[in-house]
Amino acid sequence: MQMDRAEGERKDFWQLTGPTKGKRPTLKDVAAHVGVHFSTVSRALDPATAHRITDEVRARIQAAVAELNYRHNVAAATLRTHSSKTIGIIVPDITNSLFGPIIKGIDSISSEHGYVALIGDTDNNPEKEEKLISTFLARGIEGLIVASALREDEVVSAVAHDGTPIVTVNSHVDDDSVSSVSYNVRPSIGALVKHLAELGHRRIAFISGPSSWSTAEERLAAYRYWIDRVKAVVSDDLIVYSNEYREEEGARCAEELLRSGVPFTAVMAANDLLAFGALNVLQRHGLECPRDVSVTGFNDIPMAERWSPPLTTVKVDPLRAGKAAAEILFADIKLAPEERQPKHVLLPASMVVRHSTAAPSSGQLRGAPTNG
Amino acid sequence: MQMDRAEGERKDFWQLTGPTKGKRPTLKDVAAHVGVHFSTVSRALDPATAHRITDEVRARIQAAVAELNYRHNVAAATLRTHSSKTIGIIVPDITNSLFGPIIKGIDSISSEHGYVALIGDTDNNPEKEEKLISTFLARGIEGLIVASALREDEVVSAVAHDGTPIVTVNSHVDDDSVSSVSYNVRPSIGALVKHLAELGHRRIAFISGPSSWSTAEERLAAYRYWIDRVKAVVSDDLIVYSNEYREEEGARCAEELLRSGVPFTAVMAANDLLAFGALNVLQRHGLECPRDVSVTGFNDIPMAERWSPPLTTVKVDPLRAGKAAAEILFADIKLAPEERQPKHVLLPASMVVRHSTAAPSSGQLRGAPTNG
DNA sequence: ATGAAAGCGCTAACAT
DNA sequence: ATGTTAGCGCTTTCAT
Repeated sequence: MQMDRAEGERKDFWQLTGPTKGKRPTLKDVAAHVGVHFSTVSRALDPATAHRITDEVRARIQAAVAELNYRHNVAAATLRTHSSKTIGIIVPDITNSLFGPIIKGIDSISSEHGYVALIGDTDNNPEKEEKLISTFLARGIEGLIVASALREDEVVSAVAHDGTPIVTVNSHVDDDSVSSVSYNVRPSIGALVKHLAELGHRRIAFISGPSSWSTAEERLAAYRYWIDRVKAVVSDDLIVYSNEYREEEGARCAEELLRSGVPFTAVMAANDLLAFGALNVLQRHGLECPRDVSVTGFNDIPMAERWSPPLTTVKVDPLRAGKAAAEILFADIKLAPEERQPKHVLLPASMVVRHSTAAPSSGQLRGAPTNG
Repeated sequence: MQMDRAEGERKDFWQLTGPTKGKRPTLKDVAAHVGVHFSTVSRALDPATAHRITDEVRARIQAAVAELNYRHNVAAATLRTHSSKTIGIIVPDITNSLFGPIIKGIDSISSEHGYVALIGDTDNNPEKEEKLISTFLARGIEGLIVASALREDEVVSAVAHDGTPIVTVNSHVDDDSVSSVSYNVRPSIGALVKHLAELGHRRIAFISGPSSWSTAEERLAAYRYWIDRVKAVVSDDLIVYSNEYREEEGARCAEELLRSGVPFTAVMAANDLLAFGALNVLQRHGLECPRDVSVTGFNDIPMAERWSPPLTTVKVDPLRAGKAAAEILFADIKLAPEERQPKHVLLPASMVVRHSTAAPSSGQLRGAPTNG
């Protein structure tokens, strides 16, 4: 009987008592049970080396594994191999319907690779992001996907330069050594602007996101580009900045627009939530959409088509974005650090016209001061 | 200079070359840098033991940590302490707007406890659930929250009996030794039934979920209970079973109901998605809601209030459910296995009446065969 | 085909 | 207050 000497001489503080009692079985336990050396068990259990073990021995090992309910201890393997088989996912707000599909996309790819994912929600707070990244790194994640990146995100850049594969999704940092997958916004915003212009709109307001967000910056830039192209009215007075992509902020911005007195016949919002909030305020002020104002959004979240009126917006495919990000990540994980190249994929985004846009009511401009 | 003997004698297969080059610094590295023993560094870095180290030494250690960019190796600590500081979360479909808030609730509590969470999506597939649980366990999770549990979920029961704290959320298993947090459905379904009955409905159909799901079973049971109480028509012909909580299934079930020819003036669906699908089909068949049929849902997902007509349903608080589940879990994690007691919390759920319910159009019953 | 042994990076009991 | 030491459970060379 080749019982291991290390066994049975101590009671662990966390286990009840006695040898191998109340404790998870280890390789040694199954080895003892089968009567082989524990390294043999290790080999038999690793698909890459299993062929080197006699069928008969392997069968007995598998039986013992089942009987003892043995489970691989990944922490120990990680310590030994420096491979944790886990990645990290960080989102700004998991409650936002945009991120569910992104996570699902990532999850589907990473489970194909035998990886699991740690999840973290930053609540749109850069400090939480930093803390999450730091704990994730301590856990030995082999790669990181960040959906909450700011344009200047030092932590994200630091991780990239530290050699941990990282890709931003649905956003990107200015530092283009960090891989990213986002959407091709210029043409889609262009479609929106041209659609509005063809309808006859010349004074098109824009509710932007915070300029520190890449999505906000690029959507605004695209707006500016196309407004000029289309010979509509270019004016900073038509642009107002929200602090977050939330309905409340959309409402606040719409109020601000109305209060400022700038005339406008349409408002483009940097995302759907902002558009919903704006729509509410506009309606509350007696402006009917699309008769009196046209409104557009971005993302085409499920609610957009159910809103009243159904929202003209830009459709995006977050599931696919999540998959694309994960694919880039795993390609990098498999590569030696020095052969990794930053990649930037731009997924298509396409306008979907619904009922929140129409020709402006003959010549009449909105936006006379309503109070103050 | 007290360089450690173990250092500098080998090149790791995974690092580029030379001693301490290209490799993450360890406690030994910072110890060498400061000129103390690595166990001193360990103590200085652990808040629980940091007070035993001289301020001056601790300061130098912290400086070295920053300079070398040292990071705690949780895998090593886990191996040593048997505490991974991670939990697992398993959801049936992260794309469903119900689960974002649940995850956020869990995440908020677990980060308070210094824990991080692994996430897994089962796609409503019990085999995937089993696989996920198994990989999570191998990763040494200290607790598990499952939102995808079936009523008879052997794997979930097995985990519970194996001693890993586990709680089901938004669902529960029949085995009541597994802690759960779900909603108090009986009164809320009661409110719906009474509301419909007061409106004058006597033939109320029910679109159920699969009977293997606890949510489906308890909502159907509540429906049966109250239908009888309220002296409405009790008949199995009024009940139809979906295979999943999806719009398509709601549509299919509504078709089935219409095709069967049973008269009904209202349909209660086991959840909002089912209700939406049913609503669409009913409308497509020329039935106007609420004039010709009343429809109700369950969950009050964000879209419910935007649907046309806005849906009468039952409001539930998934964020709170997530928090409650996590609180139970962490209480258990802190307890010795033998003092853990299963807990079952029922969160309030309340009817919200919107515009999909009204009095039935005078005496006329729906549901004459429409085809086949 | 299998056994022996070393060591991944850490914590904690035990010295001093 | 700090140093010494012994593993945690595993993978992987090196023997046999």
